[in-house]
Amino acid sequence: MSSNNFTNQLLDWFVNNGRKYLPWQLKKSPYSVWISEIMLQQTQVKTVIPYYINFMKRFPNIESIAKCELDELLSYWSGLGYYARGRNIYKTAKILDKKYQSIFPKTYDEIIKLPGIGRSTAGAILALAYKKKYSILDGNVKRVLARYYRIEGFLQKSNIQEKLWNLADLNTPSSNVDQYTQAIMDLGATVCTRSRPKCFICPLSENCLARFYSEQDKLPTRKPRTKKSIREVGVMIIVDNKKSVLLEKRPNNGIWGGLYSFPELGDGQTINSWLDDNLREPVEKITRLNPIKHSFTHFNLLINPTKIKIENKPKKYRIKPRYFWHKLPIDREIGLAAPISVMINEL
DNA sequence: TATGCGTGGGG
DNA sequence: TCCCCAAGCAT
Repeated sequence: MSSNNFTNQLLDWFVNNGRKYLPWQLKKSPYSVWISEIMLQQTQVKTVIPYYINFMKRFPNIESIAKCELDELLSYWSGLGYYARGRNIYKTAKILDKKYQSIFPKTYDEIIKLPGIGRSTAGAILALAYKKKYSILDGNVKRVLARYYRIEGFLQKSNIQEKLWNLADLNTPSSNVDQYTQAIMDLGATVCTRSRPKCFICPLSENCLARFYSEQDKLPTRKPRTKKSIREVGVMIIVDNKKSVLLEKRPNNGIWGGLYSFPELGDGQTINSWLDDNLREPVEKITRLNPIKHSFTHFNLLINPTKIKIENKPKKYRIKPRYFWHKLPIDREIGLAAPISVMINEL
């Protein structure tokens, strides 16, 4: 038998139940697989679809990214989150343009070196775009394997990871690897879901150990999370009489890296001291706005905005280089974090 | 190797 | 309202 039961049952199931008409499956190329795989990291299909369509309209190929400004690329990523992915796409496009004549490389060793591409994404590109026998191990696959083989222990532990990679390799076939790869992701996304899995329609249920022991809800084992901390930050929404707003470009590392936000008050800094240090313009009106709650994976953020109206904005050389004036409304020019985008639209 | 990095939706 | 987390990677 060239491939096992698990693999054949999944391939059979895929014929009638797999997803074959997602936007990135229609005109499949290494480029479309690359972009979609990056967008899909830690992000659900439903969320990605509109971003993918808009992105591909503006950036149909590697060259179009290599020629654009990072700010514009990040504007197409605004709201999608994990912005390092967008910055890494930009870096990778530059590398591909320079070293590979804008042709996506075909070997694992070359692909794995590209920024933002790890083992699983490299495997997905090789399997889906080139039909080469490489495995993936994303959240869906981990869940399916952990249940089928009843793997206990936290997924993030290295010995569990190794075990799962070995099982992934074991089941990945050399023929129809593209269909198999899509099939196991589809099964995880639509049948072997985190809560209330649909075991009654699952093609693998017969030999699934989690089902046998009724442990679907316990597997994969979740790590207890520590309570989220709350951070608080004061921001200033400074607008002049011609509807320009002052924005701060955030450094590339850290939260919202490379995006634009409102100027923040430092620790212990007051609005007046900030204005003295940075603006030195007469202020027309100061209004305290309602605080905004924003929740991240690791902490909750409380944004305390203050709106400051001024008559005329100072000349560019008089403000620090990280500050920029932007005409309102802002439409697809720069990257904005989700809550900042909401606040700007309300101005 | 443990943690930082977003956001929106489900329960 | 709150907690969980969804097609991971980089450091």
